[in-house]
Amino acid sequence: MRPNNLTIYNTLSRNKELFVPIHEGAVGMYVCGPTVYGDGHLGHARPAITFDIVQRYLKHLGYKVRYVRNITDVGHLEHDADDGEDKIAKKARIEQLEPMEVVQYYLNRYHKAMDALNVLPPSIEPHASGHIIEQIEYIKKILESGYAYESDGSVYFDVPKFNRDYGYGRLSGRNIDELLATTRELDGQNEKRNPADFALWKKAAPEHIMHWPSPWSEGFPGWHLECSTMGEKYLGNHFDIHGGGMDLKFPHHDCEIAQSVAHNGEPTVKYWMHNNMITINGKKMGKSLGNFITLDEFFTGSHPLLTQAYSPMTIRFFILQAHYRGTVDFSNEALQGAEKALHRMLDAYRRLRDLKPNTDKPVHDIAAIERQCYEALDDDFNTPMVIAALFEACKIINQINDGKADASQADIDALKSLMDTFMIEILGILPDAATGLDSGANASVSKPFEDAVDLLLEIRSEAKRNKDWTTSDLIRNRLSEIGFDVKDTKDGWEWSLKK
RNA sequence: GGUUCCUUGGCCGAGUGGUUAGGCACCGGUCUGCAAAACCGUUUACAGCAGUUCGAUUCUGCUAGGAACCUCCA
Repeated sequence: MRPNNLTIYNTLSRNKELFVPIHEGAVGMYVCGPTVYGDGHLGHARPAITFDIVQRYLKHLGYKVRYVRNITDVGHLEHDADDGEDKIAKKARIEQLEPMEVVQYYLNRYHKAMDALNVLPPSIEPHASGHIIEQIEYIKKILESGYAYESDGSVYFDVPKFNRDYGYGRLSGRNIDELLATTRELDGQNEKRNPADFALWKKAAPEHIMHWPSPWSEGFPGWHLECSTMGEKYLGNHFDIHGGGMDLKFPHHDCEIAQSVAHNGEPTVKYWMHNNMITINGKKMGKSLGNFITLDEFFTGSHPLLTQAYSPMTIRFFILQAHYRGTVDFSNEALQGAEKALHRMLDAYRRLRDLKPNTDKPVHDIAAIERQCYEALDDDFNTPMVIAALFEACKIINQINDGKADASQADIDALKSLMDTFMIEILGILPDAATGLDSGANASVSKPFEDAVDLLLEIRSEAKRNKDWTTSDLIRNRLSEIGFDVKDTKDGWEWSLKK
């Protein structure tokens, strides 16, 4: 195991903190997953990839990681927590499907997109609807501790009381004292004592199609509750990392903190991590604004705003080229830049395979590049700096390949190890996947076909030796039409499938 | 209105109180039958104003512009 120098920016303290796991050698991480009522868009790829890097790096460092990412399939209301409609139920009603049919359909598609992006699956992917009993028990305990109250079959969290005792809104830096003081006039038939109170359990309206029995009513759990409940169930009442998008800080994560403190008497999470948003024309890409582009649309290029298709690896590379806490603005220009950059790196990686040493003594300081990579990752997962460092390695690879730099076997081995570790294992950039547009699956060519292409190019070389440019160009042009990129090298050729 | 944050060269995007980020694009060169790739080199920066400092893109304040959250959102 490497010496631990990893620092993580903790939203709670607004500082980078040295990462010290609660249990030596093991890390518990919970990340808010998608509400599965529509296709995943570019914004959904951000947290998935961000915490994929976290998971991969922690594992690389030698930690045993339990990564829980939930599926929200109930309780997520639209517009307003009081009278909104459940998102899943609404979709089910519109499409005349069982709610769980909607969930399964979009979940399958989500998983497929994640596979294409080479996002490793979490250790556990719990569904909110599969943990109703646990959520009911959780509510009972909060009621016992006095931080919740029942009102006409629903149960609400008592925010003013909690705020007095523990402080509410610390994560988002919100001072709700004023809010609580200035908004109390709205009485009438509102079930809530205070507008800031949030639902733990909601009594289902008669037309509501998703509901479960509980001590209070036939109903369903509140959105914030599932994460507290499932996080605690699978990771214990103290765990290391809780992640999610910045837009979830308030109210979702502040509510989670309130719930777990009311439930256990102390906070559950040690490090809160939040990824920033992806913007489009400077505005957040999101469902409510309707300005999103789905991942499938990126992969196929089927969206009016896209001038071409972008492979899943291009999307992954694009996201990793920015730090996770900064916004990333989508544009075709930026994506095309990322695509070119990715291919530059993958071309170098491919050349690495056939590099030959010409000296016995090491000439390149690859260890220095490796150090840069570790320092970058240790500095709150600075993937853009890792990529920059890897491009230094690519430059060396190309120089050796061109015969413009010497290299020993030790140099070449170090380069291989560097690229395998950081590009493939930690950044999750797959060399083969970038060539195929259809999916992230292995798009390489089988050996007999490879040999056949090589044979053609051997004939072309012969033609070139005879200065038979007609034949030479014919072969190259035809191969190009079929879908191969052919490049001449110093003493041979290299080819690849066209993007 | 409240809370938090951002503004880097043609584009994307790191980072730092004084030293080259990186990628894309552009230009010049090398290589090459041609093409592509690769390599070498050059050019374009830190929103504006004021302050702290020997020195600020980096710290402080103000101004302008923009964003996120405060309702569901990754």
